[in-house]
Amino acid sequence: METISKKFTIYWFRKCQRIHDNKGLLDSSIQKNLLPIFILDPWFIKSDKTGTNRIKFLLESLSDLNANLKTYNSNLIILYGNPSDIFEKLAKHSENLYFELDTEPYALDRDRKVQKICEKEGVQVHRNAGHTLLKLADLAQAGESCKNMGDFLQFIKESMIDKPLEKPDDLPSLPADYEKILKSLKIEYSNQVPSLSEIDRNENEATASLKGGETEALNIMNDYLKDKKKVNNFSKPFTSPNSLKPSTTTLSPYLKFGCLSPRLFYHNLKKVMDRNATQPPVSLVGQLFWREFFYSKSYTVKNFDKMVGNPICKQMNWERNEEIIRKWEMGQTGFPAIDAVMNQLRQEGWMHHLGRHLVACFLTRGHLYQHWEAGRDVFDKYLLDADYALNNANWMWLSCSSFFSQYWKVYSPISFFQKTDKNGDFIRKYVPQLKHYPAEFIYEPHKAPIMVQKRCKCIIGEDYPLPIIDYKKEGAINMQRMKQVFADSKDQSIKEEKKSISVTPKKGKVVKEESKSNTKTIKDFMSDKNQVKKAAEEWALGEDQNIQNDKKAIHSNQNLSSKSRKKSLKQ
DNA sequence: CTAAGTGTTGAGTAT
DNA sequence: TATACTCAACACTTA
Repeated sequence: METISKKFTIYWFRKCQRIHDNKGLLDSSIQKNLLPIFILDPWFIKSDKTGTNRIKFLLESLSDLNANLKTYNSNLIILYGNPSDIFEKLAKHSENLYFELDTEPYALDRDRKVQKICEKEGVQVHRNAGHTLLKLADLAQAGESCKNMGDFLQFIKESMIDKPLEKPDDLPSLPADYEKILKSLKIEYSNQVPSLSEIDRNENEATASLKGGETEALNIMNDYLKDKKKVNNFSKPFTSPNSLKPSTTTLSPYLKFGCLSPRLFYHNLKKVMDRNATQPPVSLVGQLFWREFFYSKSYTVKNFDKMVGNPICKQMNWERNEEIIRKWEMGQTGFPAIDAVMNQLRQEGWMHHLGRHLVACFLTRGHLYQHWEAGRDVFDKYLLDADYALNNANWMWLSCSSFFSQYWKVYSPISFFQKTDKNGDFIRKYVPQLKHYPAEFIYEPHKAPIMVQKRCKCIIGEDYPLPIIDYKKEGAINMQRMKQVFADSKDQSIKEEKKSISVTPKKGKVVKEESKSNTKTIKDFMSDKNQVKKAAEEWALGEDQNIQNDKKAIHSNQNLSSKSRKKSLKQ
């Protein structure tokens, strides 16, 4: 019987790298023998798909978490290995497992395996959702019923967004014999967060300025909220993509790792904003709603990260020219604005949203006509805030594959940045070879007379590349290609409609209605509550049963918790 | 049924 | 320096 009392309660940190608004941590804090862990999964840390800057951000975030846990006389334990392998060993010595749900396909699969292993050993698995504003059932319904942001804004209601939870008052200290047990199980562990070099990363590649961690996240947020005017007037399209100091909050990496709770940010924004504040989708709350909308789509759309087999993605004949893609990645296109943004990406792991637009449009439909998946992979490698839902959604948006279809609106690699940075200071910073160029030539340095190039100590074609394409020519060609793609897919959909009618000519009308009901609008959903329920059930049937059970459990779980919170508020 | 309006963030030119 | 118009014209909703 003595062994039973020694069993662990595990809180498994993954994306929810914070003390505040963390339901699982709060719940686990009343258990005995609490072991807070983070697993350094080779899938993430050893993958050449993950850049060093993001690893650096993660380690900083974990160090901050560890420091916070130490103020409770607890400690973060780092485990090394594949989560399934670890839980195969650890489950026998555990009583409870707490973690926050993650809707990414990799995570859903990983967690399903871990849960199976744990349940076999009689471990109680407690899952909570705190990575999005909405509860998972609402998120799923939004994903099913909302085609665009307009739909989503009608769908989301303030009452759906729970208030953030306080951090725990106390945490139990570590189980006395945890080291002995981990050793006997042959689980590689450390009670310190490793350095980059300890996990075989080159420290010289860690060049990003943003520092990970909950403390940093709260500081940045609180600083930003102090300027009420700035918060109230925030309008995304009018923020500058190429100011030397970021014109937006830079909170995205903190939301990605869960250093900051989106619900805390949301409710804090609400406190600061007044009646005259800008509104979604352009306001700061709007930015959280974009995140939410894309999460809802990524949760419900199959093959969201691919063109083929993705029902919302336009099928196009993209090219994959490795040489062109690598030049774009490494800032070697000969277009200073493009190269500056790509250099900023590799150096800082962060770019302004519109900088991302510029280079993504250029790579895909605008000029180079390369596959959006190739660009997505490059962003996924270098971005601190790389996020399955947002990255894929935005690449589909910019390439006119989904959500957006006005393909004739193309960003100019020359003039778009000139509007907000005539002198080219941003270029001078991120393409330093060009720093002596006069403003007149800085966006098109190959046009500078050779005398000017010599004087500026940067010969184009030697010290900085010539433009890899004639952008006006290629832009015109691509415009025609896009026109053709859209015309073809229009033909296709008309053909399909005719086909479906001709199969059942007498029931043409019925067929039409049926096809309409397949693409339910938000209004249909809102107008009839039973229909909402029915649709949710229909959706549930088509889903993997395991995931579905997750969602149901979470929904009822959260309902309960919000009720009990209200109760405790009354008392 | 048609026309007009809307969609987070276009460019180039004229006034 | 700011605003309006034109370019060429998708997908979808509303009047």
